[in-house]
Amino acid sequence: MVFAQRLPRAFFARSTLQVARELIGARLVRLEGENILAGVITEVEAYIGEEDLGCHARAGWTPRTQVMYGPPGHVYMFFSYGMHWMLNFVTEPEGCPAAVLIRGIFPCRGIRVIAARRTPQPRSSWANGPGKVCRSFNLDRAANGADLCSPQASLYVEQGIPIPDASDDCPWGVTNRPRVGLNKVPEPWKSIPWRFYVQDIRPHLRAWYKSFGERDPLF
DNA sequence: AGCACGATTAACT
DNA sequence: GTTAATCGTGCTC
Repeated sequence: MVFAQRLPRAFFARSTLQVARELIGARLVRLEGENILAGVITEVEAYIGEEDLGCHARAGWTPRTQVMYGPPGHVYMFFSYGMHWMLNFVTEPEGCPAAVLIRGIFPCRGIRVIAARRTPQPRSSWANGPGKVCRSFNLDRAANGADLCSPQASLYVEQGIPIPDASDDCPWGVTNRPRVGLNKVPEPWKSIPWRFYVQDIRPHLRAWYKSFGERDPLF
């Protein structure tokens, strides 16, 4: 049996790009009363500082962005398009407003609970979008400011397995591309490749589960 | 106090 | 490929 290691505050207190890249393959865990929900993080985006015109902190300190100015390892939630909540992890040392947006997860635990919250679709589509992540894990404004690194946290991240960069030899590795949905944001922010994702997590799943001493509930 | 718009999704054609 | 749904936020008046 292998013991999962919670990612400590020092993990989040680093360069946002490094944190974002290393979050791919980590396990997001949500304790919901009797339910334990978890999944592999498969897609993220980095938003870094007031100079990044794609980042909400471009507006400076406001009631909305205050969490990003606080200590790393906390949750920044925001509301988008009038209907979707977005989950972010605060990064960098306190005072530097930056965060990683969690854009995709492959559900691995609490499958039945998550499936019930989603329309009938393949499992790979349950949480393959930032709004879907929050629907699946039942996250909204109540999670804003939560501490991922507190011992009592009901939402936290565990170390998974390292996933290599994509290459000709490894098409299922991690790719970095421009962030999604920043159509009106000026360059270079619009095209800077701060989105990280794996096209398909399934080739990694066996090793991923093994690192936790677990098996996929559906296989 | 009012307004335009968005780090999106699902259900269409 | 197109579009409606829907409301918090930041900016302007």
